[in-house]
Formats: sequence, structure tokens, C-alpha cells
Amino acid sequence: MSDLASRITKPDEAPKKVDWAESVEADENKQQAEAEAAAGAAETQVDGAVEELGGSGLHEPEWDVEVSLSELQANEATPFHSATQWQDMGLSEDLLKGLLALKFLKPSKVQGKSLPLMLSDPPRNMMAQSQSGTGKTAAFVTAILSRVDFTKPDQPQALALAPSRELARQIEGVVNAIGRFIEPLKVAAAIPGALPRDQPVRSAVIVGTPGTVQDVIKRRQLDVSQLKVLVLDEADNMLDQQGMGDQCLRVKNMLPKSVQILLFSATFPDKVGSYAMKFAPNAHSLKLQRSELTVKGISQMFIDCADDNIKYDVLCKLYGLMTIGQSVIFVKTRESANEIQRRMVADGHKVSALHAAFDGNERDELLSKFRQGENKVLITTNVLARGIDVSTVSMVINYDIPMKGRGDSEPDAETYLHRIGRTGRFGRVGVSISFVYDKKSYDALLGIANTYGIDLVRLDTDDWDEAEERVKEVIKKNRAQAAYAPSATDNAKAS
DNA sequence: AAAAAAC
Repeated sequence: MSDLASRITKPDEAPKKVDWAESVEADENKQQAEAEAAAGAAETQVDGAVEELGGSGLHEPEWDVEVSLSELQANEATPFHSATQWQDMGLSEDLLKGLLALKFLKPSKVQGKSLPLMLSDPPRNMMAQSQSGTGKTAAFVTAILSRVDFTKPDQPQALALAPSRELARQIEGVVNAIGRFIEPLKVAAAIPGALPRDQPVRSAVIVGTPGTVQDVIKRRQLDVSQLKVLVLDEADNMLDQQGMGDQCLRVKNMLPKSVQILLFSATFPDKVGSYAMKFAPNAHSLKLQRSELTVKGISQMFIDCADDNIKYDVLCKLYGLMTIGQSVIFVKTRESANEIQRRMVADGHKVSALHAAFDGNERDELLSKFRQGENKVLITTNVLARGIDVSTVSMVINYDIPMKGRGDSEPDAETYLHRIGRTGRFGRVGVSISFVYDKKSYDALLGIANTYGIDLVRLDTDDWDEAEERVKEVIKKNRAQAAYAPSATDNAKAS
């Protein structure tokens, strides 16, 4: 075997993995069989969608959304209706055309369940949870475009907030994509450097980050008097984050009391759940059970490295696999993103880095190059952990296991889920590989696995060819699916 | 001991 293999900790030498790692080992065959079955099911569904042109093509595991109607709604004795056709939702002709042009032939589960609730009259607040890559953005964008009165195209009527510049830009693209046939549609991005100073914002839809939006309202650049809808994407993150939670609350308090509040995320930890309900009083809610949070199409794996230095060698070993499709590597700090990028480039690999220390235009450009496939490997921080939709991403690497809190004492299970959700988008399959290298990182990954009741497949670095083959199999399936599974974001970039 | 988000 190569030098590398001999430097990787052997299974029986791995530090402190007694219970967990052994059970993973024992379950490995079962895991693989399950992963294959899931991937196979996804493939079958995609094939079916192509044959019949009927399905959404979305590989959704059988999860049930618990629908809890607000008290008011229940009192009206309105039966809850989950739509299975766009045509059942009373959408405008232009909006229907936009959705169908994106190959969104049928609503996904979260779309079918949330839209009738969001569009009910009088408007009701909503908190909706659904796994990564199941169409939440298209759901709230459709709600926004359905609520806006386009006879007043210059009047701000809907506002969507996101936790990063990149995500705000992406949502802006989806509004333009789904609203392609709406005339005149005006969307503004309220992010640093994107709005002309001291000029009124004349767009019906505004997508932005909390600080800039707050600023632009205070300066009276943005007239919010006619605002009908406020969306918080990644709502748990928006409300939980120190600083951002305050900014979101201040923005909300400047809006008309009648504004409809829509909260969307793949995760709503109990800790922020009650606060979220205060933020959006009397909201309808769609919730997932903890066991339903994981996307079955994502094969979750891990590699056991002997120490921190070996992680870099393993990363380089994986480079060939990364470039079959596209890959995102998550690290803890901006500095390590820079450093690993420099090192990999020096070692002859093509890798770009993106984090919030870059200026706005540079960030836009970097992500745009990644979306176009010009750059295949992106090393980044948690700035891209949430929401970013690049359908051709087939592999996510947790170079550092996400931790929360000041002392890194606790694994960040939510961030893990969002990070791996950058692959396996809308019915595709994908791979995530997490690097562990000491007791702390083992325990952290074990904690995350326990949180979701999942097992991770161990890639044996002593048999690199086999490990590689196992990953390659999923990546190839992802490539095969790419031609069929629809993505609003892919279309947005094209237009 | 981090990242992100405003001027």
C-alpha cells in the first residue's frame, strides 16, 4: 500500500471509538446495502419521472409532516388540503408557466403542504420545516409571487431575509427564474454594495441580509408601508445567531403589523422553536420528526485519520474524486480555508476558497464560477453551510467537524445536517465524508450520529481502491441524475 | 478558541 495508507490509523488502533466504531464496522455491509437501495430507489424515481413526465422527480423518503393548524384556522373548520397539482393552488397563469418551465412538474411534498396554508385568506403566519434540497425556496418564492400585486411593480411588497450574501443572491435568482413570465417583475438585492446609496428602492420583491435591510429601512430608502410578506429563510439560524436575531427582530418591528411572516428551515431546534413561535405568532407549522431529518440519498461516510496532518494528505488523495462532479470542503476558520487552498494549489490542484473576508464582488464572482462548473472544488467556512444549491455538487467534505459554542465543547448537529445538504439536492444522491482524527472529533461525530439515529460508513484507508470505488459509485449516480432532476437555481444562472 | 451580519 501507499505511504498514506500506512500512516492512517488502522481500525483497531483508532482512538476511543470502542462502542460506536465497532458497531459501525459490524453494520457496514448493511449500511452499504441500504445506501445502494436508497440510491437505486432514487434512480428508479428519476427514470419514472422521465417516462411519465408526471412526477416531480424528487426522491423523498416516506416522511410525514405534522401539520398543526393555528387555532384560528381550526376554528374556521377549514379542512387542511395538501395540493398534489400546481393547478389546484389558484396560482396565476404566469406563475404556473414559470414553475413548469423549470421542470417543476408537480409540487414537492413541502410545496404541496405549505402553499395552500401560506396562500389561505386571510393570511396566516407559517413555520415550515423540510429536509435540505426538497424545494423550500421555490415554496416561499411561489407564495411571495402569488401575494404581490404586479400592477404596482415599484412598490415594495415582499421581503425575504437570508443569513449570508450568497444565499440572498441565490434567492434573488430563484425569484427571477420562477417569475420569468411575470411582467414587470422587479427584484432588489439588499446586500452590502448592491444598492445605490440614498436612492429609493423601487422593486416589488426585496431579498437581503438583515444588517443591510435594517440600514436601508432606517435611511428611508426602502418604503415598507405596503409590505405584505416577510420570509426568514434558515429561520432557526437567523433568530438564534447573536446579532442577527436582534437585527431580524428590529426589521420585523419596523414593518406593518399585518405582515405575513413565513419561517423556513430544515432544522428548528427546540431551543429556538418557542422563540420562533413568538416571532411568528399563531403560525401554522409543518414539522419533521428527528428521525426524518436526514436525506436518505446522501451516503454519509467518515475517514479515520491518525492526526491533523494526515487529514491534508487524505484530502489530496480525494482530489480526483472531487472533480468527477463538484465538491465543497468545509473547514472551521477563514484562515485554514486560505491555508489549505494555498497548499493544494501549490501541490498542483485546482481549488478555490470562499469566505466572508473577501469583498462582496469577489464573493459573487467566486460562487458564480463554481455554479458554472469553472471551479470544481470549493473550500469554505460555515458561510456556505446553509441553503446554497448547486445541483452538481456530488461530494461534501467535513474537513473539520462542526462544533458550536465558545469552547468547541459540543458538536453542531444542525450545521452538520445543513453542510451535507449541499449535495443530494432535489432527488439526487450524494456523498458526505467527515474527517475524524482524535477522540474529540470522534466523540463529536458520534454525538451527531446519535442525534439523528444514523450510522456512518467507515472508509477504510488501508484499502483505498475499495474506498474510492464506493464513493465513485454514488458520484456517478449523481451525474446520471443531473440531466433529469429540476433545479430553479440552475435555471436562474442561465437566465 | 468561530462564522456571519451594517455603516
